[in-house]
Amino acid sequence: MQKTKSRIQRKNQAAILAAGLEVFSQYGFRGSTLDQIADAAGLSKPNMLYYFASKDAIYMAILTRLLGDWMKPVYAINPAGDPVEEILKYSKIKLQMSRLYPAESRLFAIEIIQGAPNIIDVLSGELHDTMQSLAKVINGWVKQGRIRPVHPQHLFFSIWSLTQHYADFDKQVRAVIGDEDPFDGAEVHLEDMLRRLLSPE
Amino acid sequence: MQKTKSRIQRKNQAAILAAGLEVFSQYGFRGSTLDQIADAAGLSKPNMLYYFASKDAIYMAILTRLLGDWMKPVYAINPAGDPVEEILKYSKIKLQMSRLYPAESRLFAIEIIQGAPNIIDVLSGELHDTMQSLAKVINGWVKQGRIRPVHPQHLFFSIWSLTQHYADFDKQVRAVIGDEDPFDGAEVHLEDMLRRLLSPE
DNA sequence: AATTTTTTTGACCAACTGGTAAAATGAGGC
DNA sequence: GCCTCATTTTACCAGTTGGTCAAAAAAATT
Repeated sequence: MQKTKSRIQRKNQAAILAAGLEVFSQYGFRGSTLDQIADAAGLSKPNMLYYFASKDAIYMAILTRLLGDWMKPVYAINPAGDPVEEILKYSKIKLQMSRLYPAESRLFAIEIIQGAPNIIDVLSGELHDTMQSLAKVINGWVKQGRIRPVHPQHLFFSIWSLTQHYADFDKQVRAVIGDEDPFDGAEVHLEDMLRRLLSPE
Repeated sequence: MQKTKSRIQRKNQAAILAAGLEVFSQYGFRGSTLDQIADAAGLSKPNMLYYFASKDAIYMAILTRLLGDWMKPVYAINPAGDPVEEILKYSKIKLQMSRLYPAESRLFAIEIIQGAPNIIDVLSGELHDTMQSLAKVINGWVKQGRIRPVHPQHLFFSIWSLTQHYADFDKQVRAVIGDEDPFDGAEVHLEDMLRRLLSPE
């Protein structure tokens, strides 16, 4: 039971997690093989299994880190801030995450599409509760007349789905719009849509 | 080379396609096995391969049918109709498809997330062209002042992403909102959002 | 330099994978 | 009832899969 990891340990574990993210996000858990991940990590398969006990262990390590990153921006929403600007700030962070970390977004998507077998407790526990209290904040803003009446949860579904769409459906998005970078237009459209939806009068 | 399929053929092929849809939409192509599909179809594996030459053949048959169903509503948009109502009509059809055929939506999503290896030509061919001419229609409506200025492609990304979200991320959606049916709230929210986004003044 | 500990390798395995071949069974037309 | 053709089953196979084990090679410690 050592707590101080050696340089080699840190380097190899990081390589494995990065490789696993790439592979799992492309083929899902069952469609990915340890050989693929080991190759991508530049290690032999037994060597990789020296750092993680099993395929499951690699997957769960990646997924756990992912979930934390995904939840963090939600907590950064400030109930005391300006409603429209807070929601816009959050949305733009999400869009940036899609732009910078598309593999993370895709892995998350595949996990949920396939029934979220490994994270269903987090979803109906921590996420549910967090969204519950966030809904109260939103409803408070509505009552104060600071934003138009919206269903808080469905509002966030709009934000999540659209921002993640640019990462998850990247291939389709680029096929449809051609050469130009999707994210510039995406940000303009996202802001326009949310301002129209939320701004009072 | 027979063109008239027997009753048994029709029944078994339909069973295989239905079973394949369920399995592929849950595990993706590489994560699904012929045994799983055969089990779900109520056939033995060799028996199944008597109707479809290979795993690929089953997958492609399903995917092809899917693509057709997915594209059809786009063609039903009437350039001579009322702009907001036409777009709303289309959006509601898409939402209904998510509600009634979630497995189809999920399979489509997995295929694209994993790089759309089998349908990339359709996306950058037929879909691209269709969206190109649809964009002209939308831009025409904008110029006539019948809807607010919007980026046509990003408008449709919003519609696609949100409607499919309710099928693909069903587990997350239900975890967040609890017991109530998501689709009722979804339709209200979708209509509200699009009307705000599109309605002039 | 010797020793201990960590890291890496190569050889291996049982279970599962997509797919095949041939024989057995079934159904419909005569 | 017989024949033909469509359908189904049984037995099988070669390649891949997640994972193990003991030995070898590197590092770190003394």
